[in-house]
Amino acid sequence: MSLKIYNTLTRDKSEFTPIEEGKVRMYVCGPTVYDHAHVGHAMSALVFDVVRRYLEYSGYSVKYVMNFTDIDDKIIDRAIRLGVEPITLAEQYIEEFKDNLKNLNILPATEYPRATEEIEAIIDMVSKLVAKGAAYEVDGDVYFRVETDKDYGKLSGRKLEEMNAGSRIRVDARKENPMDFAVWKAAKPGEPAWDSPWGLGRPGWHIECSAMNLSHLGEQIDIHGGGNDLIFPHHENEIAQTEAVTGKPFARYWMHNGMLQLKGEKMSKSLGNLIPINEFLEDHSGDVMRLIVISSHYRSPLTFNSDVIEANERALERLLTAKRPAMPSSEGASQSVLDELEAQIQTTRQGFNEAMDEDFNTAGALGTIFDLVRMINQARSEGATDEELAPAQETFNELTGVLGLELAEKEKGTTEADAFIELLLDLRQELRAQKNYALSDRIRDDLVNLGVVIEDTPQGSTWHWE
RNA sequence: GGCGACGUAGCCAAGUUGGUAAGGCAAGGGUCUGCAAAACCCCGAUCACGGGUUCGAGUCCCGUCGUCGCCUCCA
Repeated sequence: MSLKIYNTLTRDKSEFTPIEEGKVRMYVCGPTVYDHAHVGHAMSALVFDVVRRYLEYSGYSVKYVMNFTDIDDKIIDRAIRLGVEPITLAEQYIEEFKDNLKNLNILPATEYPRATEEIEAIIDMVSKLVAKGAAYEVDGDVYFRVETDKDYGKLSGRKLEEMNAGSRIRVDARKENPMDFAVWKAAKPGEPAWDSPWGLGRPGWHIECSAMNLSHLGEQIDIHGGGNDLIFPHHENEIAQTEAVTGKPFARYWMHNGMLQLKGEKMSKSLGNLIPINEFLEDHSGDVMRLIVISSHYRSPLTFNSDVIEANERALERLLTAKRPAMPSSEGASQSVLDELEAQIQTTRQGFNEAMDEDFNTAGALGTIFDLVRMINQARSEGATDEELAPAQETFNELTGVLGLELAEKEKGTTEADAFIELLLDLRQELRAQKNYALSDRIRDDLVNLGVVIEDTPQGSTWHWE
């Protein structure tokens, strides 16, 4: 078995082999922090969190870098409007985003570099580009000279000539070629600026990622990820810059997630259809968001609407049932049931790995986990004991863990309320025996309102937190 | 206009190198229950449309229609 990854650069799925055996260097483009992050950002972060988790599960040691663009036009504009320092504004959204990641159970990156903390590396890189003739300075701006890159357009599948024709770009007469892009921008009065060989200025957007990759991961990396809206021009330009400086192929695998779709359209600022992560998490758990994401393939557009949210809310409940203990006074399931359970464990493990190895087919992997859930529940209803359920439940916990699902049920035995709940259950049992259903139902209903769900079985009643 | 992706049951969605369609949600029937809830069992598609290649195609090729993304900041 071996992992295969779809590579945007080669447009095919191929076996994953890292540069250095057992190690993976991975870089994912983080957000530009000028506003609250929305669920589209969450999707991307979740997709690559699962990639990272599966790589680690497969035995790789992963160095995972996610950047923050904390200086750009939009941040400056907004800061001016709010009357605060751009850096302060950026800082605030960075903290909020990290908080979002935590609430989504996304593993922290190994490093979170920021553009403003990499100025030296950026200037160094721009200098090298200029020295090599791959970039040129005009009035304090520095532009990348796309015509020096014979391969320019290889990631997005465009050709320079085609881009020039029909171009909707405002042509800046100072540029040698309309497609030349800024790697360094001269500062306008009042803007944050750093001293450089070309005067006061700040980095262009694309160069930061190139520089951070270079300084944090090296000249060549294994996986570069991001949303597919970044393919052009951002990633195309990253490749051009980095390869112009190093003379070596940059990233081995370019991975791009599809866009989250809201009412058939991409969620984006310009459409004004944003749902901030904060807002989503007010009403739903992080697991629900994650389940929505892993229910379909990461490269496909993600259908996101209230029906989907509701369906996944229910699917999550179903997953949780697998963790429930045996029925009261279970005496053990038949050998044939136990054999089937054992067989399902193996089938699920194999199916899970095969699906994930096939370019992170999380939906397929999830399907086989649901098969295990059904078998666990079946065994339980056939009288399996906790000991008999344990191996299957451990497998369940392990695999859902690889997908990053928390499935945190409020544990019994952890609150002081437990004893009182048991007491009420005993009381209710007596009332039922006396056929005093009015009162016994009232206990049940009132407990439900407190978040305690009662389940009656032929062998007695059990309860769990909602 | 250029580049790319997609169109599978009511909804979401998987489908490796082509051999007769995972899973989830919803709906319906049943078991259990005093009732309920949960769980368990049963139940649904020939894969946008039209051609072609093949012994055989959702899965490859061509065309049509439709949806979406990128080409400008964007996960």
